[in-house]
Amino acid sequence: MKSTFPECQSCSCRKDSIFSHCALEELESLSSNKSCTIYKRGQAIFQEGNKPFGIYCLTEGKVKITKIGSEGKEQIIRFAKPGDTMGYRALLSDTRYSASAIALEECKACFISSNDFNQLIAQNYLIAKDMMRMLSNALADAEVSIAHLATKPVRERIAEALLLLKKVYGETGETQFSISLTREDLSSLVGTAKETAIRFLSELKEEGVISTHGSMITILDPAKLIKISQMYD
Amino acid sequence: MKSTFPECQSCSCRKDSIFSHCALEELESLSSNKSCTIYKRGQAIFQEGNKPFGIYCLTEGKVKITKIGSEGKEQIIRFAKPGDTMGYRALLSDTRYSASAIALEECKACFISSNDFNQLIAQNYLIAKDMMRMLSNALADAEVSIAHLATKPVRERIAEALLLLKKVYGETGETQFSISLTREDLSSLVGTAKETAIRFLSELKEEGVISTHGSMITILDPAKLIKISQMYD
DNA sequence: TTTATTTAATGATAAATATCATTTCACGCA
DNA sequence: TGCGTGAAATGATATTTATCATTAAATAAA
Repeated sequence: MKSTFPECQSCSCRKDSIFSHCALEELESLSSNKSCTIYKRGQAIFQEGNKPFGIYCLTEGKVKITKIGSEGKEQIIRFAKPGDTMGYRALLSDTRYSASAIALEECKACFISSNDFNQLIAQNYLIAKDMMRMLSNALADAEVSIAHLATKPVRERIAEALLLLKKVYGETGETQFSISLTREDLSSLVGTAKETAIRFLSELKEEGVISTHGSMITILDPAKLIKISQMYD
Repeated sequence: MKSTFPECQSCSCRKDSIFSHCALEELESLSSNKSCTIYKRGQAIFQEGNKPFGIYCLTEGKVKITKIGSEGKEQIIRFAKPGDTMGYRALLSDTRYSASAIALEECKACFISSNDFNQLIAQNYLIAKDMMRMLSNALADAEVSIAHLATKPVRERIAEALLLLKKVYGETGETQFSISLTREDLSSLVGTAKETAIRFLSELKEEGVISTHGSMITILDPAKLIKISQMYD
C-alpha cells in the first residue's frame, strides 16, 4: 500500500517534469516499479560521494542541493520543488553524486531505478531531449551563479537569492512571498558569512523591502529587490 | 578547397569528441556540410545574447568561454581545447548563448548547423547519450566552481586555476607545464582583481612553485600546487 | 636596435567581508 | 505562563580583498 503516494499516471507534479512526454504504458510501468519514501527535515535523500542507483522525483516538500566546500562549509547549489527530478546528473555521467539533497521540511520523493530510467531515455527520444534541455538549463543557471558569485557584492547576491526563492517556491502572480529559511541556509546559498547575511537582511528590512519574523522572510517589494540585485549591471 | 581544415573522417581531434560514435556515412555528411573558419586572437566565435545557429568544433587553438558579470566584468567559465564542442548548450535548451567564446590565440573551428546537429543526435542514440554525459560533466564542473568561488580564499583558487589550465592544455604525464595567459584572464578565471592575482603569483614564485616570464607562467611543482589548492579542505 | 606601448609588478590605502563576543528574540515544552 | 534552548540580531574588531597610483619589465612597432 502506497496510499500517501500518487500513481505516476495521475501525479499532479508530472505536468512540468521530464515525465510529461511519457506514454501511458510507460507511466504504468514506472509507477509499479517505483519506491517512495518520506524524509524528515534535515534528512538526506542522497549524499555527495555516494554511488547513484536511480533518480528521485520530488512529490512534496522543499529540498536543498548542496556541496561541501572549503573547511567543510556547505554551499547550496540549487533548490528542488515538487515535480523536480534529482540525481540524474550523476547517473548520466556515470559518476558519484557531486552534491547532496537535503530535505528542508518533511518531503516525499519517488525513486526510479537506473535501469528503468536508462531504458526510458533510450526508448523515448522526447524524454532524452527533455533531459538534455534540463541539463542545459541547469548548466546555464550554474554559469550565472559563477559569474555572480565572482563579480557581485553580497548585498546584490542576497537580493538575488531572495528572488530565486520566490521564483522557485512562489506562486506565479503573487507579489508578496514568504518562506521559512534559516540564516545559515541563506548565507550558504549566497556564499557569505551568516552574520553578513543577517546584516544585509536587516538593511533590507529598514528599507521596507522585506519583513521577517523568526526564520520567516517575507518579500514585500519584489520590484525593488530586482533593482537592488542589478544595482551595478 | 578547405585545405587547412581536416575532413571529419580523419580529424585527429575526433577521438575524444562527441563525434567518436559517428558512423562513417555520418562523418562524410558532416564533413561535406560543415563550414570552417580561422579566428584571430581576441576574436569572438560566438557571443553571449546571440541566437545559436549551430555548434562549433574547435580543431586548433585555445578558447575561453566567458560571461559578463556585474559592472561589465568578464568572468571566465571554462576553456576549450581542440576536439571540444562549443555552443551546444544554447541549442539544446533552445535559448540564446549564455556565454561568449573568445579565441586566446589563432584558432580554427568547424561549424555544424543546428539542423545537421539535431538530426545527428536524434538518429544516433550513442551521440545523444554522449551529449548528456558532456552536459552532466560540464554541470558537475560548474558546481565545483560555485562551491569553490563561494568558500575558498583567493590563494587556493589561484592554485586551482593553474592546475585547471594544466589539466586542460597540458600533456598527460608532463610535470612542468607552461602557458601564456594575461593576468587579466587569470584574474577573470579566479574571480578576483588583477593586482590580487599578480600578488599571489609573486608569492608562488618566491615559494618556487611556479616561474614566470612576461605573460608566460610555468608550473614547476604541481604537487605543491595541489596541496595549496586544498589547504583548508 | 631603439622607441613606443602594453602588460606585469609593487606599494599605499580604502573598502568589503569575516570572525568573535554578546544580547535579544522566537519557539517548544514542562 | 514561565523556562530553557537554539536561532536571530547587533556590536566590536580583524582579515581579506579591491582600488588607485606608480614603477618596472616585456612585447610590438619603427
